[in-house]
Amino acid sequence: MNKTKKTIFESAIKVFSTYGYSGATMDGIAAQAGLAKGTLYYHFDSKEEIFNYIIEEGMNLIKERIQETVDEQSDSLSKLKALIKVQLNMFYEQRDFFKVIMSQLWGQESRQIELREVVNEFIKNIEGYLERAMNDGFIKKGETAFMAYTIFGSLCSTAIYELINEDGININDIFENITEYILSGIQV
Amino acid sequence: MNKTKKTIFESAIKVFSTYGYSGATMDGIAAQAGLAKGTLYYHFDSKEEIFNYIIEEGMNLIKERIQETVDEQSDSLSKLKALIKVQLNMFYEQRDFFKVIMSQLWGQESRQIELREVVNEFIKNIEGYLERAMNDGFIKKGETAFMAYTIFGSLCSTAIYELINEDGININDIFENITEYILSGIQV
Amino acid sequence: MNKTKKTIFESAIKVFSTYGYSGATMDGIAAQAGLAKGTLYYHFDSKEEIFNYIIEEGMNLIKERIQETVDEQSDSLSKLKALIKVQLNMFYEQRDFFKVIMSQLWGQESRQIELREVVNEFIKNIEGYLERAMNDGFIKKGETAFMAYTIFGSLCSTAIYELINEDGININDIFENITEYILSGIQV
Amino acid sequence: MNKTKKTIFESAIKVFSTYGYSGATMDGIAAQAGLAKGTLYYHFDSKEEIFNYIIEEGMNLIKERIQETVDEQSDSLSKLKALIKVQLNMFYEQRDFFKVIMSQLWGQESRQIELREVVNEFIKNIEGYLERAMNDGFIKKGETAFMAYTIFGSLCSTAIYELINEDGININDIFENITEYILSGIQV
DNA sequence: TATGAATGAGTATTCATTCAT
DNA sequence: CATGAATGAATACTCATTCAT
Repeated sequence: MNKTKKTIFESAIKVFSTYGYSGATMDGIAAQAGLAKGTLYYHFDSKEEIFNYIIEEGMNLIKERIQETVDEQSDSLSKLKALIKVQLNMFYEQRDFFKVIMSQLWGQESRQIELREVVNEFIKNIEGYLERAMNDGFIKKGETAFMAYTIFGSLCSTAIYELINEDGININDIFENITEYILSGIQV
Repeated sequence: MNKTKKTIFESAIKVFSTYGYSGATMDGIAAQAGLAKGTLYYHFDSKEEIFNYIIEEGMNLIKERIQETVDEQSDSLSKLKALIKVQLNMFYEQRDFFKVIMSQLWGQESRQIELREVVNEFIKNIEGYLERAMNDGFIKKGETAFMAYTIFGSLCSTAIYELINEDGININDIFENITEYILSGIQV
Repeated sequence: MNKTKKTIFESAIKVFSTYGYSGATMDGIAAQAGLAKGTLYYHFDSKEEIFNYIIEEGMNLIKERIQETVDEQSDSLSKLKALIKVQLNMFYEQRDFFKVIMSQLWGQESRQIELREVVNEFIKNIEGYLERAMNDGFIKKGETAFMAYTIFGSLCSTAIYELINEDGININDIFENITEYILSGIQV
Repeated sequence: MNKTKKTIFESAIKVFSTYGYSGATMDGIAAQAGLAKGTLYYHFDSKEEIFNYIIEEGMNLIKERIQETVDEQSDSLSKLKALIKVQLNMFYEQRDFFKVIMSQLWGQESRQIELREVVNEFIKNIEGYLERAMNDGFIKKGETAFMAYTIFGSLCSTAIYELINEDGININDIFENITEYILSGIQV
């Protein structure tokens, strides 16, 4: 990813996260990047291609970092806990990127259907760790799929919490609590 | 809400949920409603006003139904369980409406900032039930705000699960599992 | 002219004078008249027909009043002076009507070309009085047509003066001066 | 003013003078200019901005030319006569521009109120020359404001004369007569 | 006579995309 | 590599007109 392309990558995330895909304009992305509109088209064929590039590169960055962190752990429960934590961390660091994903997850346009497939694979990866932890007896027998979605859902709740309570939040506090609720629930 | 306005209400939810706010067109909403475009503007001043109307009316319908169901329960834990269940039910029934909310929750446009305020109030209501259950010793001492967001996050995970695995899902199964994970967590 | 039609007549003058012909809306005229839009179409076939009705009726009212006043005078110079004065008076009283005429005098649409014909006839009438005064030796030999337009031009200058200096004008003062300048010029 | 902007300037004057401000369409202006509609919006933010640009630039062109000509004269009466003449000439040359002004002078929309301010300043400039000529004893003692409006009114009468009698007019003839009537009146 | 909901052609404006430089 | 002027299809919105009541 060369310098200009990286500038576009970051600017596009900013603009897509602020206005959504349809609400974002090539003019807006160019302005945010401090580039002429024509330059966007020198590096990308279309708005859709910029979007796809963002999703692909953004997910790769996050997946790599998650993988690295999880690999540092040895047993399957530690891996799972590390996964939950680093995932929350990554998406918090890449808040704008996560907002792009969340806003584009819901429609029926091809871009959105493809995005859901990407997210599905991401969740399937979580599920893998859950299965190993289940086999090792660390977590309850049950539908790992639901559990995986619960973990992914915790990303959503964290993101929405952060979005609504923009000021004065302690992100580590949130991480601790969310992890606790996922693992042990809220009931006494 | 008169007949025509109701038709527009329902059609707009359908179209907004399929294309998002910016991606939705007044032509599209009119076609879905089987009305002329001018008729939309006879009943609403703008696209934005249709959106606001949908959010307000849609949330009211859901809040009323949740209230009724919760009121049928006597103790605070039962109320909380009923809340989680009916909430999942309502948003599942009103899937398209929920998609509109979820897709519009993330940006910085005034419409979206206002929507977050609406959602915030909705979550504050959940928090109220959690506080009573906590005082009655049914749930762990802790930050009720985080718990409330966790419960709201379960709506997201359910919705995403349903969206990605469109075919062959058993919604009651999901409800049972999600409720269980919220209350008791996934760990043994 | 029955009551409703008169209400529409007056409201339309008000609205046309404020927004011009194209800028005026049937909604606006109806609102000004305190009537439903459909009622306008009960009395008139179209917006254009309202406009034509206004011009015709409005000009007739003014022409009648001018005629009456001029007829009271005996010699041709007195008639001419009376004409100038009553004309200024009438158009001042019917300011909004005059604004409609002035704003619609300039384009190439059929409505405007027809309006110019109406104004032309009005000016031709002035010219008639000028010719008689010229034959009686009261005014200079020369092109009565130009003189007639000069007199009509004084209506414009008065109207523009009144429009720009809305507050604190003494209309009789203006009348005296304008009449003097038409007859004797500004030079010593 | 670059080439494209000048093309738009001239085309817009043509179209506004033919249909008025509200009656003019961006499509029409674009067609007249031989440009795509988008090009208009590349150079101007809105129809209103094109209008404002026309008024400002058009008045500047005319004011400059008037100034140059008046400056060539030495005494205040010659300056006044030159003013009347060059003014008639300029507005005759820029007939379409003058029609735009005249048609937009009458309403209560902000564009029109601002236009009246522009015209007011133009007339104030005429008044300045009248005051000097009055102080030098060339013209009657009296309200220079009324006189200035009378001179401006002569532009209107000339324009209307030219508009109604489109064929076979001798513009120099008109100029001579109008100037004579302004200075010496029509009376013997 | 009067109404006002419904219509759809028309209009201002937007914006992804192209292309000559 | 980068630009920005130009494009035109698409879109939000307007408004004269119709019509059932």
